[in-house]
Amino acid sequence: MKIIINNSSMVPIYEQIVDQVKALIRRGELKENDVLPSVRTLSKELKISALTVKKAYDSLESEGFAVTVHGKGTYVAAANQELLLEEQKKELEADLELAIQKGRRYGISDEEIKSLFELILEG
Amino acid sequence: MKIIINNSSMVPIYEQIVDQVKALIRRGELKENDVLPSVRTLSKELKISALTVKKAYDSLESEGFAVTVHGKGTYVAAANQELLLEEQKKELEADLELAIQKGRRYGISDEEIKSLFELILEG
Amino acid sequence: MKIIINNSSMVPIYEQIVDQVKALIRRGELKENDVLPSVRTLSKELKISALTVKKAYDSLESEGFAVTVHGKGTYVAAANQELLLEEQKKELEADLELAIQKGRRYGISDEEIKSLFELILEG
Amino acid sequence: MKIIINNSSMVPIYEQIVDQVKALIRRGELKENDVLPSVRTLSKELKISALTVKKAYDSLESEGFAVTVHGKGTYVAAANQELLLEEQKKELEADLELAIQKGRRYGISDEEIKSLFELILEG
DNA sequence: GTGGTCTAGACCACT
DNA sequence: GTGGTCTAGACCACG
Repeated sequence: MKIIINNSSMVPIYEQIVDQVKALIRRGELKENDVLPSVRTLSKELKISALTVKKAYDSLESEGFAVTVHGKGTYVAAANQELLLEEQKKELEADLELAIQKGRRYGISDEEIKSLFELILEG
Repeated sequence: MKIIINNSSMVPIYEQIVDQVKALIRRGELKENDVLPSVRTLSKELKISALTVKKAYDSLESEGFAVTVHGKGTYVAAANQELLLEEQKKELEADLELAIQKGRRYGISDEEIKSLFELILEG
Repeated sequence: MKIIINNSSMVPIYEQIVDQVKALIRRGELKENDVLPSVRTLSKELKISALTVKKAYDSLESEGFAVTVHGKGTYVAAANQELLLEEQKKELEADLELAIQKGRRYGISDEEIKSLFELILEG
Repeated sequence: MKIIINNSSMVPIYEQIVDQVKALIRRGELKENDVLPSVRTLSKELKISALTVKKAYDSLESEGFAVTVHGKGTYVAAANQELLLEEQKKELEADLELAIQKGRRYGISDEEIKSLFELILEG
């Protein structure tokens, strides 16, 4: 499983894992009942703490994207693509909202924020 | 001085103060040599700890936007407004770009991202 | 790590820590990527508040002598010896300037101050 | 009475007054039983708080260089001028020695320290 | 375990 | 009155 960790990123490691597993599921590279790498295997592969991988898997499970079976492993749950899409949209929404709030705190007008956004989107 | 604190935000209170003071300076509502509210006054006004306000003022001072005189108060320093605006825009730009990239990784179309953005901006 | 705190000194505790860590780095007793004691550990060792240690580490970080990684610890930054030397020269400069100003306030002539200085330097 | 206040100096204002009054006494510009300006007069002249002048006079009195008579004013006390000069020189000497020692601890050569000193003295 | 933020209040120095 | 420092402890996020 191709997971790339960016240690210098501001994004927490466990969140990077969660995001990328979700992306793999949504792109069909991980399907229902596929087995995720064991916590220990992935932690060694990524050279991070097993606790961090565990936290990522817990997060995936609590969101309904994975199911852990004691003594067996963690499996990809029934792919609810609609759920996943909604979840991803909400995430994007939150990011955009944070950015907009910051711009407003900086005293930048909504018009300026919008034109900046469009510039980036088109660029 | 109008400072609005959002306690449920993930952004630290002291950073919210820093951001908003910078915005006030940039918009010309705070000018060189103006006195900022005393640490105690602002802390009572915002119903937060004096130390939190102090931390914000320390940050402003270390970035060159304020000057503190012992026993007298904290004053707005001569500021390079253009530089300030550029820095803030770059920060906002980076945030927006990260959000857009995440949306695209999730397979959300640019049109959808844009309409989501506009919804938030107007809402 | 040998840090000695003088509680009766006029120099703030956090500044004493900053100064001594810088000295350790410059003397090579602390090298790049070395881990500084955790905030809690050092605070217990020195019998001071954790916040005071934190303030010292924040200061070191803002000056570029340390890098903090959330959940992991605080590390000695890439040894920028030039930066350190400059910083130390500025400190010395400030001390000398204060002494000269005091001499002048005392009505001692620049010539006398200079000869006094040379006497001490040679002695 | 010529007193010059440097607001941007790190030295407290009351200490600047104390130092300069001592210098005036030592140079004979202020003699035994001369009257010092009233607290209110000097505070207006220097555009500082009367409390600050009061603190300076209190300090001079506690060191034996002035005597305050209720309802009359503050007078210059009988002073041992030679002793005063010696004390002041020793104080300056101690400050210079501390600065030099710090420079040497930092590995700065005596030549560099000396040229730094002369630069400040001339500047 | 680590650091990050915040509180409520204390004491001190300077004006 | 002002800022400067420090405490003892809380709660959270990250590994």
